[in-house]
Amino acid sequence: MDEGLRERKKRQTRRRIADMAMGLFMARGFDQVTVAEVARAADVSVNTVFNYFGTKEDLFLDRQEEVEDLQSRVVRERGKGESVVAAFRRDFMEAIEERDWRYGLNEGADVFGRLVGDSPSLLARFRELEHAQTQRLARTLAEESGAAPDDLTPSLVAAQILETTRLLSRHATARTLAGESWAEIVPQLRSQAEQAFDLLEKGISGYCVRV
Amino acid sequence: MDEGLRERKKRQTRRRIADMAMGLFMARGFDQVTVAEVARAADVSVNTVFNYFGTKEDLFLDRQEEVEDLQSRVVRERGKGESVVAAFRRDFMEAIEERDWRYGLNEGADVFGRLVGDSPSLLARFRELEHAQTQRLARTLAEESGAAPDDLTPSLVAAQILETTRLLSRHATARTLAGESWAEIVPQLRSQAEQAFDLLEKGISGYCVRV
DNA sequence: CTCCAAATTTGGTGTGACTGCAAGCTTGTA
DNA sequence: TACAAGCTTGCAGTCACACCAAATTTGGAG
Repeated sequence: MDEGLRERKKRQTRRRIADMAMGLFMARGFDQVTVAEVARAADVSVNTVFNYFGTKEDLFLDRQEEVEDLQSRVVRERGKGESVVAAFRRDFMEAIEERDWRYGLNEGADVFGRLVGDSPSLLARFRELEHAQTQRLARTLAEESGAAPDDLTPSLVAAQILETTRLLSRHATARTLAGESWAEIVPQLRSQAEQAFDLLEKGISGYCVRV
Repeated sequence: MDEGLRERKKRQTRRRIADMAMGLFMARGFDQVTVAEVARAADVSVNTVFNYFGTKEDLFLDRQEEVEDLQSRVVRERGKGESVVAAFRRDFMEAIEERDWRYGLNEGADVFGRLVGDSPSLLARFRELEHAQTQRLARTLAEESGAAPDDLTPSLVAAQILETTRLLSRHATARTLAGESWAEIVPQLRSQAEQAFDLLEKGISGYCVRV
C-alpha cells in the first residue's frame, strides 16, 4: 500500500546512482569524475541525477546526515547523574573499541577522509555538515537544559564537545593513512582521548547534570 | 628601486578590482553579481580579475587573512603569569569596548555577516578561513608550549578559544542585524563573554602559563 | 482493459565560474 | 633603441547546475 512499484523504483534508482558515483569517486577522486560520467554509469540522464541529489557533493556525503540524530541520542539517553560531557566521553571511548563509524573511526574512514581532503568543494560541504551537526546538538542541549533563548552555553558546549571528538578522530585516521596499524594507534588514541576529555570536563563537567 | 611603475600599477589595479567588487556586492549581494560585471566595472578583462584573485570569493574576503597574525600576536605578547585564555579574555573584553574589527564587532560587521550568510559559496570560503586561523593559532600554541608533535592539546585549546569568540561575535552582530542598538547589546555581551570565558578557564586556565 | 492524471525522466538550452593558450601590449634593461 | 620579461586580453572549452517543454511511466477510476 505504501510501497508501490513507483517508490521501489525510486529507491533503486537512487541507490544505483549513489553506488556508481561512490565507485567512481573511490577509483579516481571526486574532482576527476564528472556528473555526466556518473549519470552514464548509472544509465540515467544528468537531469535525473540532480533530481535525486541537489549537488554533486551530496552524491558523496549522502549517509553522513544521520549522524546528527545519533549524537543527540547520546545526550538524551545518558544515565542518571551523568553529565553531557561524561556521556560523550563514555560513548567515544566505547566507539574507539568498536571502531564506530559515527565518529569516523571505522575501517576505510581514512580513504574517505583522504578523498574529502583532496577536494576543496567536498571539504567545504563536509564542514557545512559538521556545522549543522553542531547546531543540532546545541538545540538538543538547549532543550534538555531549558536554557534561555540567548544563553550561549548550549552552543558553546556543543561546539567544544564535537570539536574535541573531531580532532581525535581526524588525528587517528591521519595516522592510519600514514601507514600505522590500527592496533598500534588505539592505545595512544585512548590516552589522548582521556586527556582531551579531562580538558573538557574540568570546565563543563557540572553542566546539565541529569537529576 | 623596489617600487617601479610596474609594481605600483599592479597594486592600483588590484585595489580597483577589489573596491569595485565590494561596492557591487554590498549593493546587490554576492551571488547577484557576476565576475564579468566586476571586470567591466574595474575596466579590465575577466582574465585579469582571475589573475589577481584565485576565486570570486577571494574578491570579498581579501583582507580577512591578516586576522591570523593578530591572533597569534595576542598569544605571544601576553604578560608574565598570564595564561593563553586569560590573554584572549582580556583582549576580547577590550575589543568589545572598542568595537574591534578583528573579532567582527565593528560597525558594519553585521552587513558583512549578512552578505556572507546569504551566499553558500561565500560562507564555505569563510569557514575555510576560520579553519586556517584555528590551525595557525594551534601552531603558535604548539611552539609556545613546546608540545610534542602528536600532542593534541594545542589544537584543542585553539579550537575552543576561537570557537568561543566567534560565537560571541556572531551573536552580537546577529542582534544588531535584528535592529538592536549597539548600546543596549554591549552590557549583555560583556556578561555573556565573562560567562563564556569562565566556562573555558575552569578547564584550561592552567595551560601554557608564561613563567 | 482503457483512459486519464500525476509523477518521473529526458533532451535541449543557457548561465556563470574557471582554465589554457596564443597573440598583443607594457615595462625594465642592456 | 632593441630585446626580454611580464601583464593583459580574446577565444575556445569544461563543468556544475537551472529552467522548460516534450516524452515516458505509473497509479487508479471506470
